[in-house]
Amino acid sequence: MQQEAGWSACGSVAGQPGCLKIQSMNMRYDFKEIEQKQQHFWEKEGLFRLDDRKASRPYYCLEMFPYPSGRIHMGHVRNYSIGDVIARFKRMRGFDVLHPMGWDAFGLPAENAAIKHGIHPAKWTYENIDYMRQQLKRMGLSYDWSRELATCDPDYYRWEQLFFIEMMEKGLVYTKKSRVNWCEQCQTVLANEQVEDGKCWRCDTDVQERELDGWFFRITAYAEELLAGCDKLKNWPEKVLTMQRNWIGKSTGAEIKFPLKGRGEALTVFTTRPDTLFGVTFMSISPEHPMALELSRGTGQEEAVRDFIERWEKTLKAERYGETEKEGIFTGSYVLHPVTGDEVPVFIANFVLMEYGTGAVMAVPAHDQRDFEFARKYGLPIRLVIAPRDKKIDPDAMEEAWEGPGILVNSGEFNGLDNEEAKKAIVEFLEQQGKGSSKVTYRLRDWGISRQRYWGAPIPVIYCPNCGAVPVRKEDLPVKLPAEVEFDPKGRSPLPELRSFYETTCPKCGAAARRETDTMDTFVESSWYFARYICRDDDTMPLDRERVDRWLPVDQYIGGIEHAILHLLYSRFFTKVLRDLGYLSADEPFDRLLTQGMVLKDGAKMSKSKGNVVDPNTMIERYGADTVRLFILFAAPPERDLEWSDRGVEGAHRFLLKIWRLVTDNIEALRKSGNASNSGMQNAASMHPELKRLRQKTHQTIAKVTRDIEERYHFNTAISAVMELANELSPLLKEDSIERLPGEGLWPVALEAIEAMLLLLSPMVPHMTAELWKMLGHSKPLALEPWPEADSDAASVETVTIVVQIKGKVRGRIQAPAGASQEDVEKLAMQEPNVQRHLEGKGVRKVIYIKDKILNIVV
RNA sequence: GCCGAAGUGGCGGAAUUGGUAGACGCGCUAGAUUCAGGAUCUAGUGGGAGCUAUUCCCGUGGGAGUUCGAAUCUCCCCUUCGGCACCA
Repeated sequence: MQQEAGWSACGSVAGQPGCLKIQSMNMRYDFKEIEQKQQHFWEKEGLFRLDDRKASRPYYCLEMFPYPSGRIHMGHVRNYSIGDVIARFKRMRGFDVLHPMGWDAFGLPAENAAIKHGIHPAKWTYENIDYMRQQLKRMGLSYDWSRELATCDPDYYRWEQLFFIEMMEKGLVYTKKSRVNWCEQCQTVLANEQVEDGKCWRCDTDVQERELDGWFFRITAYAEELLAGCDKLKNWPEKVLTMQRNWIGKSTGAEIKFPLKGRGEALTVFTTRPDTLFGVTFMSISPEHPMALELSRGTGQEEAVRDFIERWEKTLKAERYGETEKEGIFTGSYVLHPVTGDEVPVFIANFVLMEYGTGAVMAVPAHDQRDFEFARKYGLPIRLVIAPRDKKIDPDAMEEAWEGPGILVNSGEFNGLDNEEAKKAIVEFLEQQGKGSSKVTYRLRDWGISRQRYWGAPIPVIYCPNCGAVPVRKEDLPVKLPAEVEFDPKGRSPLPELRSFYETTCPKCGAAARRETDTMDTFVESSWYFARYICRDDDTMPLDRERVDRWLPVDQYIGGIEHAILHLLYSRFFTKVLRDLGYLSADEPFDRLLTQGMVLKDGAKMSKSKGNVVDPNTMIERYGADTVRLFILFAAPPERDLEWSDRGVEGAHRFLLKIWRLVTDNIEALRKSGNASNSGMQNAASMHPELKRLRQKTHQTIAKVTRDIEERYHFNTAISAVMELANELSPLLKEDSIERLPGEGLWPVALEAIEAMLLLLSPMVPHMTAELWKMLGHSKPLALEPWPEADSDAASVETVTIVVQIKGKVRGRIQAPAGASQEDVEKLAMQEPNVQRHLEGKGVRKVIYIKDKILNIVV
């Protein structure tokens, strides 16, 4: 299918940068052959297949599964390279690693492709999957492919439909008519989380509002738990947690009732500042407030209010909020202040949101900047009730609201209270009077999951004229998405026109009924796939609790920051729902989260429109998967953005060539030494100092790489440590060194260094290291070898360099035996001419000695 | 406006607990090899000064401070990126 052309580029174009396949004396580094051979071997042996039931040390390593858009991009390469290092490393550390891969296969692009090119979404999707699977395999990723899943498979979404029905039974799903975000381009509803700056997250179209019936997941029922859970996610980036906390947006305050003058009803407001109750001089309600128009009836303001609301409704959502000027109109009605009984005019104001709180706000212009601006514009009174402690405010001369703390004034019996205490006191007072109560509000809205599109999981509901919305019977699941459909060029879903699909009978009463033709938001599928991998082979139930509990939460989850809210919040919610439905025990889906940075080119995110896309295929073809993996891991630590550099890739390739030659050029001697086993290693005392130094470096490197991978995921420094070891080793294997150093002493030490390098690099550069490992005579595959242990004796040094400072400035370096006493070091330091010079004629006031590191003399 | 992350050579980045700033790589310079280019190997590579020495000064966005010692800690400021944002 796609992109076959241009695949056989390397080798043919002489002088092209990157054609670095250099003939070494003995063996060429033919990465293509090596990589294919190793991949074939891994697959044949089932090296990465996991029997989850037999695992004694479970470790679940997971990367966010891709949308099968057609081909992988560098972001995928980075994501999966990082994940693969962790998976391979943990495997070598003795863990039973679950490392699956699958496809987030429902979604709009498939449907749009169908409309544009006349290919069925299913065909388009599965062909893309086939191609991308082959691309991932070409990268040498250690997945257990037997667990592969695609969310558009009825065997997957049938379970989701089951969850939906069970959530309905629990009251966690409901339907309502509501004002929703509508994208005309995508012809569908968007969740709040999918609207960015009033625009569609996918296509950037201005979002409109529509009144529509839709299904909602009651995520707000878990708002408090989702928020509290953030504090327990110790291994998540602070950034992601902050974003989630902001999104949930908890605020604590009070609801207060203001009786409407001349009516029985009251207007209820939500406020976080009940302490400013006596400063209320007017009320502001949203233009969407159900009483907005009603309040103006018979007041003479009715027409003006109607005009205002109509004008407001025509404004696009994107333009409505932000830095627009505050505007409003008097409704003609008044409420009565719950304590003073004063008459307070009610205004409609363009900045009051219906979705938040009660859609009505008590306005305190002295202590809220928005109310202040509004009051100034419409000449409304400003009443100061919080007096700051350290300055005097003249209410008539105020230029902005005072939003800080202070002492209550003009507040009747509450005068003199600290404003924080007053919050409690006033709420208590209102509660006693039945005029208000404390209240917690969240910004989080329920998750609208209905989508008016075809390529998604059908919502398992039937509308009966007698019984209303009735869930499909569980034994009738799955509700399969029909394959034979005609696509509308504008993108409207074909399902509402497809009689064979929507015509059905009521599961309750048997009457003729209509099936729901909306499909579920694709984020529903990605909210639980990580659990399904665990029992992918079980077609009798969605989740086998015993198996799932063994593996969840995922030990390490890796993906892009762009999912900080959407996918990660939904998955957390779904995990809690599945727990409450009895499917699993975990409270949270992901224990550790690593959010990798973007891959940039020329300082910008790669995109077709900018023309700065680097295609993974081209790179893998030219340099090999090992090189591409190595570069992408070496160029930056994982959480940071990474600047793609063709030169850098060549550097990575050169390093691999160097390792290749280090082994193949000396293969005879190394093999011989390997056969002789450890007996060849001389004891430390008699070892040549250069060899002793190499051994030290080898073991120091093992320790450093282990720390860098295990504790910090800083693969860049891990790789540079191995490079240092290679730099130390390679001069010793030059002809003159080999002659100079005693051969029977050299080779065992060199072999030890080389084997350490291969083991340490193997999670990052799995193919070449495995090939060389075999070449050295090992019969066990490298991927199954245990991770090396650093020998701390071998790594320790006998002499150390101690920096001598005078008043904090470096004035000399001395060699001293490790662990030397301060006295001895001082004596040595005093012999240094440069140190003597700087001490001349000055009295020593103080000496600070940090063992084996620094001697600082203060004069 | 609020919240978060970051700012280190020509570039990507390192410095793990306050202890030699610039590891490693890229690039660059010189030399070796080569018909040449490429590749490879060797040496050098923060800036400046200089009695050329195991030398001195400056240097981690800017300014102050704590400390024997600060890229690292504290305060103020600047810049960049990301998120939220008329949330009452």
